[in-house]
Amino acid sequence: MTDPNQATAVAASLRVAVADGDTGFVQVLTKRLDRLGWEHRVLAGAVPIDRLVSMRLGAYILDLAILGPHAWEYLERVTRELPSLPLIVCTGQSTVAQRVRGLRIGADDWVTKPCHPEELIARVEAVARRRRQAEGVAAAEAVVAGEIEVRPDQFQAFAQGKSVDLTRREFELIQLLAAAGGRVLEREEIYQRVWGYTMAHGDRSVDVFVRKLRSKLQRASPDWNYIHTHFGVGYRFAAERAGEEPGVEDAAGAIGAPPRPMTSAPPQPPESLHVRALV
Amino acid sequence: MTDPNQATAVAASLRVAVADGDTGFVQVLTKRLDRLGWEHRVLAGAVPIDRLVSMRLGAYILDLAILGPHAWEYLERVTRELPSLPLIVCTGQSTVAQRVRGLRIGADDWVTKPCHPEELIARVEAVARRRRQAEGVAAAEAVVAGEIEVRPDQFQAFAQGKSVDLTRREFELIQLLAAAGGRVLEREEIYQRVWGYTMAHGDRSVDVFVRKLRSKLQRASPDWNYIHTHFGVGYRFAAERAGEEPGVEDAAGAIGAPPRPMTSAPPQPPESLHVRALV
DNA sequence: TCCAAATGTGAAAATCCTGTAACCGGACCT
DNA sequence: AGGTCCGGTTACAGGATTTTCACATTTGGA
Repeated sequence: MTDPNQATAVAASLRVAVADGDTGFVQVLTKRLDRLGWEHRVLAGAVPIDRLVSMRLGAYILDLAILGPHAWEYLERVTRELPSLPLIVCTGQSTVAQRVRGLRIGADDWVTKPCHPEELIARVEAVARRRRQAEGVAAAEAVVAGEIEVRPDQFQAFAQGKSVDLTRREFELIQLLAAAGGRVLEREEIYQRVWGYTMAHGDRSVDVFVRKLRSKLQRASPDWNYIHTHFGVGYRFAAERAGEEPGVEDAAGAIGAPPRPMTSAPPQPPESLHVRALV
Repeated sequence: MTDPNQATAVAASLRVAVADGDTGFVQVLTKRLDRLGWEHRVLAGAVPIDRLVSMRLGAYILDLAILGPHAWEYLERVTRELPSLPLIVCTGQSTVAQRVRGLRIGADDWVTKPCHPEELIARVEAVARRRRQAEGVAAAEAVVAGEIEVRPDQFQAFAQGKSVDLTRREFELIQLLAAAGGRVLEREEIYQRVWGYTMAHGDRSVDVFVRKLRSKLQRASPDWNYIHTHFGVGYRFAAERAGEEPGVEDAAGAIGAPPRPMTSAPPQPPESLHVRALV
């Protein structure tokens, strides 16, 4: 759940799943989670990936011990298919080699019990914070391109003040594309960032939603083209007047995110991030 | 199958700074970092934020102990001003309360010594992985040679701002060649890295694509030659004015090149290959 | 100089990719 | 129960791209 307003809130609410056999620990932990107001769910064992997907988790706390012999395999599957899901492994004794292996495979943290639940929670928060930063940084600012304005605070796009009536997925898609600052995004990446898990081979969802988006954008802003196909690659968002040549925007990318010295979030222009139309 | 991607996305090189008083530990650690090919820098104590910024770090490993009495304050300043900088705190003994405090303040991980350097590195990687996911793979850099600019973010090459209209394979090919910095690449290697699997005996694909590329480059930039045949070996990419003798140039080491303030297309030193930071 | 191997060239054939529309099932509301 | 909205799946057709192939041309060495 992406709540752009939570950016500064101390402990934004998270939906977590806990798969751990240590009932005592789980009990203490869930009590704390309740107090924090986090939704949580205790799982008995390895849960199929698609079940995880449907839970729309904000974090997954996993004890390898309850997974039986296929623990590593399962761990790998989860991190491969849901790379954006914050995953904290929580075990009893473990060796350095095991921890390194787990982290390399893709776990975000590895906590060894006995462990204070508060620390576990703090670690979950730390990981979730990073992920939120991923999705959120640019997410809070509106992006304007051509006649279209994408407003994350409304979960909606507007053309000259009028809503384009995008559904949730459609909005997430245009939001991702628009925030990419003119970069070409591959289908895989789009799928992963909008749908949250890895795209199955042959899945056409992205194409279909691009079509829906295009059709709505067309209706709302007829003389502009916004979503450009890059054959064999993916899509790129850029406002272009219909029937005009794509003149090369300054390579630096007139569009989109300002250069980032890779360190802190750059001071954002107060109001809206302005995307220059190619003219 | 669909994605003959670069199998090279292993452990991307990171630039890290270590601020730790335990010289023994630091020594072991830096040795490992060297072996991994990570740039690193050992700091004697608290470094001012702006110095940190200018280092363009990929991660910061920090021992609170060497910070003296203002450790927490410093930690807080760092996480507040550089929220996107992966920060791993690394201390001797510590209490749960301290760890929770550190993590809440914004540290990404907290490692207690004694600790195996490999685990520390794995944790750094884990955090960096999350951050990278955030920024997308946008780190890709453009390569400029002669009149041609190869832009990974667009999956396309440009000649004086105009797209050369390369297909995906063509782009991957020129991208590989251009990034090779003037080295001659054998067909086998080219095929392997672009197509993703081993070249069957007698396969002419590489030749055919080189031809397509040449033809498009010719059309886009008539007075330059870019792809040179090395009989019996393979191909080499280098911008040469038509009718001019080669002359050996330095092969612009791309990686880790210091940040280059970027404006628009810089006047290219002809003949040489140089890498430009993509904004 | 001549030959065999290596490379360039052009075009047909085979594949792959995308736009499009129709369909299905679940969630939600009336 | 019926209707609507939405997300997701599938099938198909046209077009773009990749692969293959036959033949021309060049190269390096005998």
